[in-house]
Amino acid sequence: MYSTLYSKSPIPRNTENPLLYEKNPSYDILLLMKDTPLIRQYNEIKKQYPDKIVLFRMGDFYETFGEDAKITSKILNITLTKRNKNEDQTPLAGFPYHALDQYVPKIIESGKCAVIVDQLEDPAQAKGIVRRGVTKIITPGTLEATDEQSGKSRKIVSIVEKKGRYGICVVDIYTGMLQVIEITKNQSELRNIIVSYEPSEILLEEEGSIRLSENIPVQLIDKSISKKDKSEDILLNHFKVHSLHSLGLDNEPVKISTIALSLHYIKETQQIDPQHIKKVQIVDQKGRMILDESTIRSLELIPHLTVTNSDNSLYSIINETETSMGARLLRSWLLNPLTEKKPILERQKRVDVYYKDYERTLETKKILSTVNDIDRLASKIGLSRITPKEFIALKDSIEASLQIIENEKLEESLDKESLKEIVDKISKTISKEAPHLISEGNIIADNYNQEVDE
DNA sequence: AACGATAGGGCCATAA
DNA sequence: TTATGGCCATATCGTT
Repeated sequence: MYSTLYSKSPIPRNTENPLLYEKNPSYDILLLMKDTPLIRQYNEIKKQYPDKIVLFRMGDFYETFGEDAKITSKILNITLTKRNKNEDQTPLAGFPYHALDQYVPKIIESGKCAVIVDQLEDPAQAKGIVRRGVTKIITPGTLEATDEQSGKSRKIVSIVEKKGRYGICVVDIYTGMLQVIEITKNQSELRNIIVSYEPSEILLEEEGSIRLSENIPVQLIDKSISKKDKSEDILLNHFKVHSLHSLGLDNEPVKISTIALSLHYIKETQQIDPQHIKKVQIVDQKGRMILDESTIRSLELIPHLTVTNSDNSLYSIINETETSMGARLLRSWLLNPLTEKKPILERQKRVDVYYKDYERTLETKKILSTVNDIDRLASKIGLSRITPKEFIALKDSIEASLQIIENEKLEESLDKESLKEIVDKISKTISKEAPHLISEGNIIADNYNQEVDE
């Protein structure tokens, strides 16, 4: 079985598309020539990802071989070597596993994607060589942002063209947000929407008709995924519903295809079912303005990369947000201004309350400053990548949010009771001083389980 | 501050 | 035939 993340056609593929993120080198220089059990295992995986860097876990090291080794040694500035002093051995470059997080972003920055291959069984019990497999694929849109600045999150945008219409699906895998938009076929409007979302990565159907000229990485997805039956299956399965009606997606083939593309890609790259993506937000064009790129630029709404460090954008000037959730919200409010009177007045009314009562503003800010990125922490549960310490941070953040809701007497359509339940459950289960690493122990709270206490 | 052992896989050469 | 020791990327720790 081939991965559906790249073309099965002879490589290099789709050369007339100038946007192609990576050009595939040809097969023969990719696969390693020697024939040992390990090389066979490696080639089996490598041939599925000819255009990506395969980081192959060998004991305490992630190693790259062959062409990959030549590339990584350059972009990571590490030594290119060979297994033995023997001439004519396969090139090798590697780093210890604990340094993964510092090298992967460099790979992404250089325009490559990284395929993480881990050991899948206990080496002690393995007969022959240990079983290995892909556990994660890191791409521009799935890299966990290290720089939290300006509330910018990494978004993946997929685009499908069908029957003279464009479907656009925007996903942020670290907050679990999924939005879908459908417009009539219009290149410049498509462009404006893409730019306004600032995607880190764009997904297109393989052999599709869409041509873009933005300087944004593109991944081509197997065209079978966006076919009618397949895409409907993907949605029904993912959202665990019996009909598309309950998602508000009756008779919406364009939206469905686009969403399927995104869900499929996330599943493939994360090697996990993205359960934290729970709902589809259908964004209609009414009620919000789509600003084009030059407007955003000339109004200086948000900071953009310039040679100078001057940043006089509206966002930077009015940004008094305390949390990254707030920063994200402010950013999206600026980029997609309201157009209808009623919601505008409601928003102003709320701002006015804080404007007139500064004491109250300070108090709320103080509480908010203790709140972590709840969206992101919650998503980490969905991705099975939360640490004990983060559980505690999540609990504290929810508690603080409940405090604010109480203070402000906000009558949001929030289920406060179940939130309190979650807080209660976490504090009963996980110890207050829970460490970052599971291996450090001291995770389970006292009095939760007698056997563990002892 | 500079060095050295160490980490854990698999391959290969050499020895028993 | 099987057992053993050297090798090989870098970060981190412990010792001078």
